[in-house]
This record gives sequence, structure tokens and C-alpha cells, in this order.
Amino acid sequence: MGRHSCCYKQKLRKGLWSPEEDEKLLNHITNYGHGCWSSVPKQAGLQRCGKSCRLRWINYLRPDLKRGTFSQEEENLIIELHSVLGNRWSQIAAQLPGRTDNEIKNLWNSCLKKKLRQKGIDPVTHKPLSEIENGEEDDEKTRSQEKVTEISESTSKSDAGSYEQKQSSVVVKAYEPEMEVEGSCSNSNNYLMGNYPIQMSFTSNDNLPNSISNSSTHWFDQTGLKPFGMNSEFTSFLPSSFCYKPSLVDIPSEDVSVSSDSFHMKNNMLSPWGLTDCETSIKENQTEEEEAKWNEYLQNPMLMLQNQAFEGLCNQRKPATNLSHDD
DNA sequence: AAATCCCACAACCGCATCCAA
DNA sequence: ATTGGATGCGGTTGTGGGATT
Repeated sequence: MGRHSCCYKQKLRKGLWSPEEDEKLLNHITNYGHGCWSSVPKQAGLQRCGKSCRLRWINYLRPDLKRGTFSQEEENLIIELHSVLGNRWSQIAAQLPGRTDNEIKNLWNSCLKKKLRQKGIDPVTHKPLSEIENGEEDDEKTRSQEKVTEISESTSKSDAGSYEQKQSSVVVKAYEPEMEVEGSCSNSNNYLMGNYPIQMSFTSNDNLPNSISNSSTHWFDQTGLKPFGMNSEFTSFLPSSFCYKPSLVDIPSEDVSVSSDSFHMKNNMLSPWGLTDCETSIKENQTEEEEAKWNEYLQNPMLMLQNQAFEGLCNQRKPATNLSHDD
């Protein structure tokens, strides 16, 4: 027998929505908002449960829905995000404006899984099917680097009419706190440290706001879309999705110093805290830090892709504990 | 033309989590 | 600390329409 659903208990309607029901729900929410979903059906004059109304609104009636078929770029992004997030459909949907988790889940189950298999890729692990069959060990380093390459390629090829055309190059860096920093170098270094800011630099100022100068670096929040300090001039031109090429940003060694629990930025470098000379602590509690980082990854899966690649690159370096500016 | 199959999409179900009482 | 309602999420099923036999 099992549990009775709320609709059964209350003898409410189930199944497909009629245009009249849609109109009632749409009118009600347009006029009054949804508020408490459980009270919506009564207020809107619907013989439905609140859960059903919520779902109908989210998946069909919401005015900001994109509808229509998924573009190739959207499909690529879903595949990339799925490789990081797995079946966390709502989080994947959060990266695709106008798309719902249900829509993406359906697309995945009906189409993308099949496409991946046809390409010889296992849709669960995102590894080559042959590799799984042979039980081969992964080369994390190689895969991570390949992943960034793939993203770079897909973003550079994609959406040629919009953001990518305006930007000749955008580079991004996410900092990794517990990563050891390679010391002593006279030239520029790829430092891997810190965890919150993403740094982007622009190598062309074509179509960029005046505040973003050629070859300058700028700090953004974890989404990569909102600058620290909220400057509307920035947000107005930024892409609505991940339309930039992730790669490492070089920071001149004289601009930063690092100790075991903090890093220090000098020489008028732009920082996310709006200070030119600032210092921040790195949390000592590893468990909390890992948890926080995982939450961060969930909010911005691109960070994980980047960090996977960075870890791969970092593993190729010699470990070092001190940073010297002398060499 | 009818039956069957396949597919995409919509909706339901059950569980987890949150939060206020 | 417990409880129960509200909400969110992911897995699964149902439905309708087009393609195929």
C-alpha cells in the first residue's frame, strides 16, 4: 500500500495541468507572489497540493525560463559540470540561467548519456570506456590538464558572436591555500595559495570599461562574475556564464610574500579586500577548511576544475617551504 | 490505417533538510 | 531535545506525439 501522497489524502487533482489551472496559478503568483506554497492552491482556487504548484511554477510558468532546445555550448557545460558535481542537478542548473534542474536531468538521461557513450566515454565516471574495461589507473595530472585544455577550447570556439569576440584574452586564477609555494625566482611565478578570490587579467581593453586597463589584474568573487567592491561598470560587461579561458596568472614575486599561515600582498597590487597592502590568515583547521572548500566548489564548480589542473601542475614542481625574493 | 515502439518532457514520489514551535 | 510542517532535491514513472513497422 505504501504512504498516501498529500494529493490522495486531500482528494486533490494530479497529472497534467490544464491551461485554466496554469492561468490561475500564474495570475495568483504574479499578483501576490507565492509566499507559503502550501497556501497557494487555496488562495489561487486550485485543487492541487502546494508541492505540485511549486513544481509547475519552477519548471514551466516562471517568466525567466529560457525554453527551447539546448545549445551545443550548454550541453558542453552540462557535461563538464556533471563530471565535477555528478547528479547534483539543481547545482548544475544554477550555472545555466533559464534552465531548470528537471530539464537538465531529462536532457542528461535521454540524450547526453547516450552521446557520451557513443564517444566512448562512461557517463558516470567520465572516463574512457576502454580505460574502465581495462581497469587502468588514472593519471590525474594529465586528466586535469586535459580538462582545462578542453574548457579553453570549448569556450574559445563557443558563442563567437558574444563575449569571446569582444575579449581577446581573459585569464583566471583561483588560489589554493595549503599548496606549497615554490620559492626563489627572479622572474614571475605562478603562485598557488589563498582560497577565496579569483583573479582575472585582461590582455586587451577592446570594448572593456575604462576601469579595466590593458594587462591589469582584477579580483572577483567565487562566481567569477562579481568583482569585489561591486562596480556596476564591471558587472555590465561580464559574461552570464563561464565564457573565459581559465589559466594561470603570473604574479611578480616582489608583489607577494608568503608564510606558513598567511600571505602578504605588496607594491600596490589590487586585492580583494580593497587594500593595496594587506594580509590574510589561512585557516588552520584542515577539516573545516576542506569542508569550506567543498562548499565553495559546489557553488562554483569551475574552481574545482581549475584547482585540479593546478594541483597537477604543482605536483610537477619541486616542493619548497620558503619564498625568497633574492634570486 | 492500425499497432507498436521510441523519445522527450512533465509530473509524482519519497527522502532529506531546515526551521519554528 | 523533540516534533511536525514546509521546502528542496533526485530518482522514477506517466503521458503524448512522432516515427516505424
